[in-house]
Formats: sequence, C-alpha cells, structure tokens
Amino acid sequence: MNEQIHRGLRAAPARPTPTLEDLATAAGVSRSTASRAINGGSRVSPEAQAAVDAAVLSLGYTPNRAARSLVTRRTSSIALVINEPDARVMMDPFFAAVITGVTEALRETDMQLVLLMSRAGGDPSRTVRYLRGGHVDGAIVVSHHKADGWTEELAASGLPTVFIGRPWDTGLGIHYVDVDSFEGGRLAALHLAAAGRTRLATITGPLDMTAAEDRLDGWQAGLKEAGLPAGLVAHGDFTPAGGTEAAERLLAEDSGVDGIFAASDLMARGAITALKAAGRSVPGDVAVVGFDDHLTVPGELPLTTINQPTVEMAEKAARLLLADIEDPGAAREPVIYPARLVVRESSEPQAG
Amino acid sequence: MNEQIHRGLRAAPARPTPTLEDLATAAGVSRSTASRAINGGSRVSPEAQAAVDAAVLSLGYTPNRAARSLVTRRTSSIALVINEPDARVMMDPFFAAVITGVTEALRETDMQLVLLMSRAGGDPSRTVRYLRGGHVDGAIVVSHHKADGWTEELAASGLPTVFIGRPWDTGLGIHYVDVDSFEGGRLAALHLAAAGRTRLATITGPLDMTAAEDRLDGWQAGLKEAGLPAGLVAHGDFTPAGGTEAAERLLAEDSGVDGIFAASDLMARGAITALKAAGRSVPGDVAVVGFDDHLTVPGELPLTTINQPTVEMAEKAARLLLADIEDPGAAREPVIYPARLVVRESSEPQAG
DNA sequence: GGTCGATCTGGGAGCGCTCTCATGTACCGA
DNA sequence: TCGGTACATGAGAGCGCTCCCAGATCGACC
Repeated sequence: MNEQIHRGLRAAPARPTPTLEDLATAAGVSRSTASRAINGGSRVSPEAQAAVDAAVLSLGYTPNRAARSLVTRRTSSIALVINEPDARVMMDPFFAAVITGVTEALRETDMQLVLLMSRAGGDPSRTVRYLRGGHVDGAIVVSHHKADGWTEELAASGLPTVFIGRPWDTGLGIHYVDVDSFEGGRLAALHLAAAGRTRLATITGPLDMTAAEDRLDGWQAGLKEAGLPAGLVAHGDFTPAGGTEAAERLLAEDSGVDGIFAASDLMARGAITALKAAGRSVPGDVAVVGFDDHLTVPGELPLTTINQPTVEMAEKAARLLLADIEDPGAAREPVIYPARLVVRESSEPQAG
Repeated sequence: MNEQIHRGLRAAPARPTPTLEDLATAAGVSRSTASRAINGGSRVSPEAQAAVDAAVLSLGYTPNRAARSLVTRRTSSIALVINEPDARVMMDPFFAAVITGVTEALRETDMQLVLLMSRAGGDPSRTVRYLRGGHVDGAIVVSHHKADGWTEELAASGLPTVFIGRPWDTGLGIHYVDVDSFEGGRLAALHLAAAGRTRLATITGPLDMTAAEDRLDGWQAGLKEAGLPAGLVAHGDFTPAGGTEAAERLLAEDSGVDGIFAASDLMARGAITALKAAGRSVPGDVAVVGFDDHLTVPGELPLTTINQPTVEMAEKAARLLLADIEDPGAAREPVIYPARLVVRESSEPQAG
C-alpha cells in the first residue's frame, strides 16, 4: 500500500523519458519482447518487431544506458588515455591526429570516446583506478612513460587495452600499434649521409618513451651503416621550445654541425629557429630532418621528415580494441607501420 | 531454491569487483551506512566512517557508476560537442585549446569528458538524441552552424548546455561564453587604417557561424569609422587552404590590395602563402592581420592578430556548465571576453 | 491424432546503488 | 524520572534494463 502511494506520486509529474515498459505497452507486447526487438531482434516475429519499431519512433525512446550497462556490464564507451604532465600537449598535432583516427573508427559504432587526461597535479593512480573500475570497456593508451608502471597494472586488470606506440614491456601480451621508429631513425641518418653531410647530430625525445629510444637507436645504426662516427646527441621533449634549446646546445658543442635529425617535427621547427638565430642557413649550412609529417602549416620551409601515418594508426588501434572487447583473449600481433622518408626543402638545397 | 543455486554458481568464480554490500560487510556496517560514508558522510559516526574508509582501501572498492547513475539520474560526465563536417578540424589549434581548458576545469571534479564529434556522414539528429537521452549531465557546444537548429532543440530538452561562441538565437536563455568578435574585427580595421593602408579586404569564416558574422560586421564598422570605403570580402572556411583560395580571389579582383584581415590565424597563414606565391611581400606590399593568437609555430613570420583567450574561455564555459548542473535554471549572463590586438611583424614593416 | 521440435512470448529475478522511513540510542531540560 | 529532541542506523523498495526459464503456439512428421 505504501508502495502504491509512492508510485502514484512519482508518476504524477508526467514521466519525462519513456522507459522500456512504456515502449512495450505502446507496442502491445511485453517488456521482454520489446527488449529483444531493440537489441537485434532475434526470436521476434515480424509483427512484434514492426510494432516496437513504430513505438520507438512515436515515443522517441532511447534506452537508458545506465540500466543497460548495470546488467550487461558493458558501458559502450572507451577511454583515450593521454598521460602527459602538461595539458598543452593537446596542441601537438600528433594528438589531434590520434583523436581524429579514433573518432573515425568509432563512427558507425555506438561507442563513445571518453578523454582521460592524467596530469602532473593529479593522483597518478586515479586514472588506473578509473580504468579498472569498469567505467569503460577498453582503453587506448597514447603516450606513456617508463615510470608509469601502467603496463603491468593494465595487463593485470584484464581491461582490453591497446597502446599507440610500443609499451615498455611487450612480454605481457599487450596489444599495440606502432610506426617503425627504428627504421625511421635509420632512414634519416642514411638520407643525411647520402646528401654529403658528415657532422651529424640528433635531438631525441624524452628517453622514457619507447618512440624516442627507438628513433635514437635507429639513427645510430644508420650512422654506423653509413660509416660515420656516432654524432652528438641532445635531449629534447618533443616540443618546439625543447628543440630550440637542444639545437643551441648542439651548436655550442660543435659549431660545425651540418645535419640534424630531430625526433619530431615540432622539435625540428624549434631547431630551425635556433639555427637561424645563430646565423645558420637551412638547408645550406645545416640540413634538418624531422619525424611525424603532420605539421602542415603553409608558408613555412617545407620540412624533410619521416612520415608516420598517425590517423591510420589510431584508427587501427581503435579497431583492434573493438575486436578485443568483442573477443577478449584472442592473441593479436602488434601492427607496425612502415616509416617513410619524405624529402623536402629543409635537407635539399637544390629542391623547391 | 532455484535462485539459491543460481547465486551459488555465480559466486563461484571469485566475485571480481567488490560491491557496496561487500564493503559494508567488511566494515561491519549496513549497506546504507556504507553508502552514506562513501558519499560525503553526513550522519555517519566517526567510527563507522573510519571502518568504511579502511574497508575501501583494503578492498580497493570503486562504486559502480552505472548502478549509481541509474538511481541518481546523474552520469558524472559532460559532452563536448564538436559539430564539424570534417574530422580534420581537430587539427585546428582552437579545438586543442578548448579541450585543454575544459579538461582543466574538470580537473578536481569526478566528471568525465565525452567527446561527441558529429559529422557529415552521420545522422545529424543522432547527436541531439544522444544528448537528450540522459547519457550526460550537460553539454558544451563548441562549433555550431546556423542550419543545425540545435539551439532550440537543446534549449527545449532542458539539458544544461553552454555554448562557446554565441548561439544564433540568444532569446532562449542559453548560456554562452564568447570573445568580442565584433570589437576584434573593428580593431583589425582601425589598426590597418592607422598603418596607412587604404585598399583593405577581409577573408571571412563561414557566415553560418556567429563568430564569422560578428568579425565581418566589426570589420565593416571599423572601416566606416576610419573613413574608408567598404573593402572587398572573400569567404573562407577557417582553414589554411580556404585562406589561400580566398586571397587568390581577392588578388584577382583587386591586385592593389594592401591590407587583409583574415577571421582566423589559420586563414591568415593561408593568405600569406597565396600573397607570396603572387610575388607580394608581407608586410611590405600587404599587411596581414589574423584572429585567434594561438598558433605558435616557431620560425614563422610573427602574425599580427586579435587575441582570443580560448583556453580561459573553455575553462569558464565548463565551470558555468558545472554550476548550471548543480543549480539548474539559475539565470546566468553571457560571459564576453575582450578582444585584444596583438601587433607583430605581419603588419608592421619596421618591427622585428 | 498425438508427439516432437522449432519458434515466439511473458513472467520474474536481479544487476549495485541511493534514498526514504522507521527504529534505536544518547542526551537535554523539566 | 520522564517526555522530547537530535542524531545514527538498517531494512527495504525501486531505478530501467537484460536474460533465464517456462509456457504457448504452430507445423510437420510418424
């Protein structure tokens, strides 16, 4: 009796959003049948299906995601985890490309993208807790550092996860998508050597990231292959400012540098700024090669770089994740995209 | 009895995530008390609170968001709606800045950011349906066009919504944050006039966006104020390529143009490309003014532009939204940030 | 004609949480 | 000593959905 009063009171203010129950009533079927009709409609007669479809339209019914996910244990959302101290990383076109690719892959799905930026100020474990808390069906980790220790935690949690960029510990069976960074570094070295440059230097990314390490290793292997001595190494942080500072240090150590490979386009731009400020011409005095190939601001000196199909990689990562959510535990090989040298004016005096 | 068998079977594979019930048992209190302790702890004795806190730690308890939101009707997530046909808009630093700002505002909240990109291929109403479906507690709409018709729909739905950039219909009481685009356009005109330029032209954004319209109106008002004739108008789309094409059209119409105001930095860059290709020097032959001031690629010609505090605006929008979710219906005035002229080399021959 | 299988349907439990309400306990002033 | 107030607590319902199960319906086949 108390309950009845309750229901009466609650129903009073014109129920706002229709529930499955309302839908079923409108369609003249049971809640169960309505549910089946909504979800793919197996074991539903054509008439019942049609009645439900019509009711959905006339009522403007949308399933309550919370209720559904409470019982299915699926949330229909995945997280894009960006683990960088500074929020300004979003300014890096790399992340824009990643978001573009992931969005594209989710296009025809009803999956939603939750942006998870874990940052310096916040509790680092909070992100992992969130991920383990069953709030998302899977995660794409896009930028992770050695000290994160996330790889193990995520692998242990069993949450479907795909890394963009090789994780530090690949023995855990974590899926990932990567570009062949080693080969990219090597190609840069060979290209500069072939152009007759001999006093070569590189500006690395933060070496707690595999991409930075691989590019450096490849670079050094390329130098050796070309019969050149291991050149100078300056450490950057993938930002333009970092590239500028690193280039200044390089010039201070060896003012005769005639070729620089920066592990990202942004750093290459920064390096060019420093070179010009120091009175060096590019590519006349110093040839510069970047890495990424998705900085397309017009009116700049076209940059020789290593192309990385970031949008495509992100799309692939998302599709891998969806597959992994659908069929967990299936072993999947890492997907490595080839690195491709794109020669432009910053390394070729005669070009342009 | 059947039920018992069920529960037995289900419990078998070591219950994975602890529920509130488990937590209560571990803490030696009832589910109700545990719930109260979790949620702020009013009407909970210090001992009970301590016991629950300890249990949370030892069990690694995380509330099930779906269950919670099923009863509270809150999802603890807000949507960032980006309504652009081309996914590549993400490459525009403007959106990066918006994401940065929103993320910053959500930092100390347990709110999550859901990225909602509605695009050409998809069903346009799908986004609105999603928003009305109660999947998020509120929405920030960042880029909307006249034909969307969203303003009315969203206003009618009662979903807390904040626009970044004035919506077309401000009579609906929709909250928004904007920069004074009119004043920005005016400042650009006055600046170029003061620099002695007389054959002025502008490159607009898509005129189905209020920002583009306001900048054009302000520009024309400024010209009139300076006693100059209404100059040429070319339409762009906020992209570099659009800026290039628009500038080409301007040059074709009047080869003697000596000052151009582009409604975005990206378009200004594109225009400079076209000008240089046509043999014009910047700022010698043609002075160029942009709008945005968040394109900071080093090594480029520093651009005179109208500064727009995008990160701050996005942060403000998010805070407004949070306030609106907390206390719906409270009337809130639009927040308009001042536009500020930043003079750099692209319009000042003597500078640099 | 009766039985079997296939197909469709509805009843009902329960996912994990919050919230209302009734009860229990402690402490105040009279 | 007792009624009253304040606060802490637990029982229980119910949010909207899915899914299991049992029942109903209908041909088809022996």
